[in-house]
Amino acid sequence: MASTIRDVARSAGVSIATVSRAMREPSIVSVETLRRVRAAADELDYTPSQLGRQLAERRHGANGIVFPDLSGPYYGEVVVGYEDVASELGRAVLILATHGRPAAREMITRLAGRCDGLVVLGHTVSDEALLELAERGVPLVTVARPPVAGVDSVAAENHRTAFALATHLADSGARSVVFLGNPDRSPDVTERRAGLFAGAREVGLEVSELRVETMDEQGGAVAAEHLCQQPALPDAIACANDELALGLMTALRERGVVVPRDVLVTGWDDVMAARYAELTTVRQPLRDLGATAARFLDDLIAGRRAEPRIEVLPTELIVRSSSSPRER
Amino acid sequence: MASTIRDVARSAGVSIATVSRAMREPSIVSVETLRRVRAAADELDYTPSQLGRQLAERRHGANGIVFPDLSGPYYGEVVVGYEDVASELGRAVLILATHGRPAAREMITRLAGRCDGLVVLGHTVSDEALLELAERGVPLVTVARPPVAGVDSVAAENHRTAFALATHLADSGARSVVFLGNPDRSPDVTERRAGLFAGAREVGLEVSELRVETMDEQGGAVAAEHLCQQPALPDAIACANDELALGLMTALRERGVVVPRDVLVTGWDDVMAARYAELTTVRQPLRDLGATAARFLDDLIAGRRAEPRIEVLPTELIVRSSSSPRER
DNA sequence: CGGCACGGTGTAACCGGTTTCAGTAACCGG
DNA sequence: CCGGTTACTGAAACCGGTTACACCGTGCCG
Repeated sequence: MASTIRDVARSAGVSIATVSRAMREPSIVSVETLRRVRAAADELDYTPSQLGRQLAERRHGANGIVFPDLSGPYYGEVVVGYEDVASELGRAVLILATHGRPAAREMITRLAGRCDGLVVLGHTVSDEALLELAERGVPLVTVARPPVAGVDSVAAENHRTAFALATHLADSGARSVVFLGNPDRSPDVTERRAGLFAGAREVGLEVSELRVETMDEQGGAVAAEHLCQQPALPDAIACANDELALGLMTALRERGVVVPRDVLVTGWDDVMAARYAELTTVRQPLRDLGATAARFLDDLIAGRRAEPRIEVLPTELIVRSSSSPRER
Repeated sequence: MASTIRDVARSAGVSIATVSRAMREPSIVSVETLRRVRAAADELDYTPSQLGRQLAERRHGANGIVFPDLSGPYYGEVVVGYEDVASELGRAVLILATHGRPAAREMITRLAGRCDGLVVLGHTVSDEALLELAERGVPLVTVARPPVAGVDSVAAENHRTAFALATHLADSGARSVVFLGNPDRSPDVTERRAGLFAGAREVGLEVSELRVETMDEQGGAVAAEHLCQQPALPDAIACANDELALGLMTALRERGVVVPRDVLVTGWDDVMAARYAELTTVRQPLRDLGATAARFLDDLIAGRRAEPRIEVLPTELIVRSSSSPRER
């Protein structure tokens, strides 16, 4: 059994208050007392119990972060950016992956009981659940989901870059484009879709939509099959994320469709595989998203902020050969 | 301010002991009392403080996991496999990324004070530090690092599959192979190297080694430059991980070297990009590593195990065109 | 020389739960 | 009608820290 503050106090011949003071603010005890307490603490190799401390201070010294998954390359980067800043600020980081489970709400509530505040990423839990937490006074920051009233939010730019993407496709010779994705799966997707549609309309690009069940490589393959059964392919396919685009391109190739000759393809996220597949895509400042969220949360916890903040970080169109200009 | 057990007790006209019992074991209080306590708890919307509970029960109900980073595709998967099982078991998960920081040791010690046990991945902290924790009675499981005396360990098979990889390369017509990696960076790499060397010797493959500073795409590019300056390329290059191999292949291509015609290349990990680059590699059961570690740790914490266990999960050679047989 | 400020310390009341132990009332069999 | 279970409940001790407050001695000032 580890030794407690009372053991140290007894052994040093002082009161527990003095031990506590010696541990947390050495300058306010006399040098002689400090020496004795230090010696006793070393002797018993005493480490203050985090639990005792947390209870007395009424704070956990920990932040939570909630995300749907960690499989893709996406959330891992955000989490690492977050962890980096949080641990810099001396706080522990609790994680929770919801995996689209319906029990997510209770899991998050439980998590909230273990930390001083939390960051919620993407498609994990309802706005309603977040509002309830906010109402209970839990400091909250959302990342990559549309702002919830009164809650701090950090996101990557979607609309404008999707708009630019439409322009780029038109410049590359496309006359028609299909947006591939599932807007129900994530609010980001909804924004990308809206941006693309707006841009397409602006430059006179014919635009339509194809919904997929899953936003992974499998979904891309299914879409490829569907598109190949149509009388004609569109000029371009703008996918809601890279995994879709990669699965789509692989399946198209197997059917003899050559990208970009027969159809232009774009993704979103700039995952590592996109470089190797020469996929045009959009890069997001993933670590920055996490880091910014961590700083926002810290401000909230410390009570340094009243007005809710909304931050949108810029994204960047990365043009590769999957969308290079078509010959007429 | 949230309400406490005493508020509920007062409002329900019972003692705090009864409230506690009603919350955790409803069957042992009378139906009438239960009803009153429930009503009061609802009314005040009372949630038992995790901190109070933890202090009284002398357990955190949380596990820690320590890893070097989360950037690559590697650790993210392990962490997610771990989180999945741990949260299934009703425990919270604390993460800590060391990023090769020298302060890692203190960070881990602090982390250990906030949880009931921890899992340590790969190249994060010295064996000595782990032994000290183990001695202090912290339940410990290591993943992907060589077993430390008395500590549970889970790892993926390296030696045998690396041996098989050497055989495969010889079968594909290679007469010489270079192992590319940095054995100091990770114990896994050391084992892969040893397995490859053993296999190469067995099948009469000439084998040598090229060390790189960093085990990422950049490192692969540097290696490509170095190799191209030699009088002749080896027949095959076995890289310690996929990122190295991918960087290497890209840089080789830029120099007009064609894979697999001019040289065979293999990686290790089977990251997503490896599929798109048609890279021969070795797949590891990443989620299983995490999940197994979580179960081991749970057994340790529950005191169900005395003898330290060492588990080695099988890996699988994935042959793609980057190592397909050369024509003579 | 009296009073005051101040550095240093101890006592005890918290923080919010769990759990032991003892006590009471209802119920049972003899 | 009595002794012994049985079912429930409450008082109080505990988990391991922090901190408000009181206290004491010393040095300084008027």
